Amino acid sequence: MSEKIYNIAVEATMEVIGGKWKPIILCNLRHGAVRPGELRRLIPGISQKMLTQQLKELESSQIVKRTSFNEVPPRVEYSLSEYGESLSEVMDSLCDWGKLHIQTLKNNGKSVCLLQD
Amino acid sequence: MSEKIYNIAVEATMEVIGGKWKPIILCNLRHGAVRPGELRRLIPGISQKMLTQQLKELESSQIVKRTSFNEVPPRVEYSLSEYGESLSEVMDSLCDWGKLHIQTLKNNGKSVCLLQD
DNA sequence: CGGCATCCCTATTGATACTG
DNA sequence: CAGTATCAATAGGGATGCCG
Repeated sequence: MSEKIYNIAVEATMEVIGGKWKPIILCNLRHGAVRPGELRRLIPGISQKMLTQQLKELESSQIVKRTSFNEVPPRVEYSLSEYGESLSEVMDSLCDWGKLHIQTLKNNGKSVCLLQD
Repeated sequence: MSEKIYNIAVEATMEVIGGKWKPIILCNLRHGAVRPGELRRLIPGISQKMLTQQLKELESSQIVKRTSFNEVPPRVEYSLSEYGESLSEVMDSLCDWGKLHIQTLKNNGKSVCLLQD
């Protein structure tokens, strides 16, 4: 089997949390387990397909944990794994800088708006 | 003109530093100004077009500064702007977690290799 | 409700060749 | 050396319908 080669460490990070939806999903899981339906409401614009797909990828990276309850109607919850918790500093800094950046844009007269947080 | 709406702060961050190449470029600019040719050597796999394009986007986000010297042959340097320096904690945490992740993969018997750092 | 499969489209990317 | 233009290939993503 061929060896996976990273030229620089940040590549490995982006491979796991990169992409359009993963950082947003991870932010929304930081305060506890959430059901898929709830995630769809929390993340305007995401489709069923993308949500499921991205969650599966995060699950296979061991970042996210899927819990299925045998109930009717079926219930599923997603939450950060213990390993996923190791990303909290990363997510914090990403969120913090985002807030700084939005403020900077406003100070420069840009018309910007932040709904959550 | 329409207002830009972010649902969550991390979206604003990813809009600026997201994508396949931007985090790698920014990492390589953290220790001072670098010429485009040097960047191409530091970033295996990137094309001329992608490098120029991503640098222009980072420049228009005020993250990166372009300096042109009137010499023959022409010389250009890219470096982090003062505003770009505000990303250093973000980049640090991204790099640090990448190293942790690569080590974790190794500990799990995966065949992984990190060239730089 | 949560997940999967299919079709389809467009935005991103890469290869190549060319200009100042 | 730095940057541009063009075209072709691809991956990412949306809409829909079906299944447990």
